Amino acid sequence: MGTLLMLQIGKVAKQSKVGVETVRFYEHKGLIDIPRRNPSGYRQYPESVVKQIQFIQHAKTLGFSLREIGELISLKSKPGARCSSIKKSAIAKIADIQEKIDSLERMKEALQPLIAQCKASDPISDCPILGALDKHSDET
Amino acid sequence: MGTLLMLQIGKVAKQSKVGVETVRFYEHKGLIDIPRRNPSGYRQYPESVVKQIQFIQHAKTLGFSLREIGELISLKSKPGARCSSIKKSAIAKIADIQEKIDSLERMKEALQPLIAQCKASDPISDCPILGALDKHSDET
DNA sequence: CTTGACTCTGTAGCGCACTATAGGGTTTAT
DNA sequence: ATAAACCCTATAGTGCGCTACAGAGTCAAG
Repeated sequence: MGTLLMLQIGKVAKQSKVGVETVRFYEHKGLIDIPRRNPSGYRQYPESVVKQIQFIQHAKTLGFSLREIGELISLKSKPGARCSSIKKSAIAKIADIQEKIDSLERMKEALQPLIAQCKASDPISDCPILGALDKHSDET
Repeated sequence: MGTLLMLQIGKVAKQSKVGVETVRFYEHKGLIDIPRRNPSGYRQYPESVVKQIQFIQHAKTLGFSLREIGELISLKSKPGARCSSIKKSAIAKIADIQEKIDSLERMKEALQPLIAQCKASDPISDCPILGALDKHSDET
């Protein structure tokens, strides 16, 4: 255990594939452990911080915000915690994602028939897309 | 034609269901006509501005950003323009929307099996959701 | 003549997730 | 000794679409 290998922020950034500012930013946001400093004030990271940053990146690809990732992390390290709290977040996140999908689908469905109606060579005054935008589009 | 009825910004805001600051904000962004001013500097709007604001709101519900709405408006008033330019924007917007939907679907698909695997009463150290976040999730 | 409701300008703040800049200090190689 | 490559802090800027001031002027009613 206890490797003494300490990384400077540049190496951490490179290994985690993020910028150095991002590492400092995550520290500021409380998403990674606060590192020790060497005598001249340089951050000295254990290798484990790379995994912490990758955790953040993975969670982001699943749609979690940094705020939510912070919550996941604190749940993670709460002693004796059960999965239920994490599961709850995940279920809420799915609902969240679904809501966004639904909203985007509605936009798509509204736009598609207008495109179908629109003949490219028509003068713009007859454009069904602009027409729909000008009128109340209370009907689907 | 030419009604002399002029509206102050408060009336315009109320009729358009937006805040007065939003009206000024849209003016600043070049999305509505710049109104005349009365001798004391108050904005005097023709009724048509309400339709302009509603155009903006409708375009927003279809997913267009204010920047894009600005483009639609300038296309709209370009003399002799054809529908093709508008149609092009609309098609690009659909592609845009579809991309967002796909990305959200991928998130959902990644999250769902993890939730299914997760037993709420398990200790958090065995949580498949956190496990997936810790590992490289290069597989689907 | 004062009160209240309206209007004006200009600037700053919000939340998000960084990104960049200014103005320094440190370490390593030559 | 000096230059390159790294590190530090603190602050400001990005884009989005507003929203909220501060501090002032205007207008109609009572």
